[in-house]
Amino acid sequence: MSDHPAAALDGASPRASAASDPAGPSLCEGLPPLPADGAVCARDFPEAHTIRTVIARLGDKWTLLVVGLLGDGPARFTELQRRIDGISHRMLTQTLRALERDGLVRRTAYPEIPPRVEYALTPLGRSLLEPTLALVRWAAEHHPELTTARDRYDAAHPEPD
Amino acid sequence: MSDHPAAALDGASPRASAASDPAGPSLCEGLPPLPADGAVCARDFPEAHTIRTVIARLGDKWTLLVVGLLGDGPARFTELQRRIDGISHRMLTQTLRALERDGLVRRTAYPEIPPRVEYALTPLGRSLLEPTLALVRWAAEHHPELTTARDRYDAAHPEPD
DNA sequence: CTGTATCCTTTTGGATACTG
DNA sequence: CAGTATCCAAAAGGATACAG
Repeated sequence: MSDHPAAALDGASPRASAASDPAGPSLCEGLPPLPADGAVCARDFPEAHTIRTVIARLGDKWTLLVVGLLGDGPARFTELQRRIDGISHRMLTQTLRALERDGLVRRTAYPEIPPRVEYALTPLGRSLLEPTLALVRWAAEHHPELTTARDRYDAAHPEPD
Repeated sequence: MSDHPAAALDGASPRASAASDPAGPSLCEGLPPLPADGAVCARDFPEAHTIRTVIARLGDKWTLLVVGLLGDGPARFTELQRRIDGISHRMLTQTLRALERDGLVRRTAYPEIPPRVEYALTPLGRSLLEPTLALVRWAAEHHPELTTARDRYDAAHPEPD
């Protein structure tokens, strides 16, 4: 699991893309020149594995919600469970373990009875907060459009009974 | 599936949070005042459903890669399949359908023989590109740290044989 | 309170064959 | 070339019981 570190995506050496340039640098910037066969970018998509590793961590059902909540400050296990509607005991544990393993969350257990455990974002975890919140903001802003589009699509594509 | 539109997360009326304030506005900004029992924010996390809807779309195995590639310009089915290493025919179809349904991708079929179909991001899809790329950039930048943390954790927590 | 283990259901996704 | 349908294996995730 040792890809190239931070190759590409870093800025510098932009290349004209086939379409408009809406969000600044593309996914593929900084890659070696293309074989000039008209392909736009990223033949074999070297960052794909890196991206998928991260997305796999972030993209599960609960991770982003946990990170988002911890962004407001440290919290205990039960506190998190109470706030995240519908999460099961097992999934919260599992999510927190994975985040801890990846160095995004720090777990602090106080040797008391009954036990008390606090979870908090690490600096690395906090650095994730920014792109996460950007996505959350996008979600909040555009959710109505998604719903509308969905309804329209479903109306136009009735499933054959 | 009709939540409140863009409630919260919009800026204005910040509230002191229990910890530092790393990434600007928190997940919970703009919510009605808390019951003052020491809780930090977002009792029942009303955005949770909205967030999960979006995360569910973005968080699957291939969506972000497809969106990222389409960010470089329109592409045909086979082109996408060739570029995204490991994606199956079925999954690419399914991913594109879901994106089309949500209004993020526009599908254009040319009535030729053999058939030619082009996929392109809609304006809404392009608006997603920005937060997406932010996340991708984060992934590229911090992947090494994740790997390191992971190795360290695994070394410290040998699984019981 | 926090965490682990077990069981079982649902979902995801790959392989493949077939259609226009 | 693009798309659909079927079948099947693997993974995710919920419920529950139990332990420190």
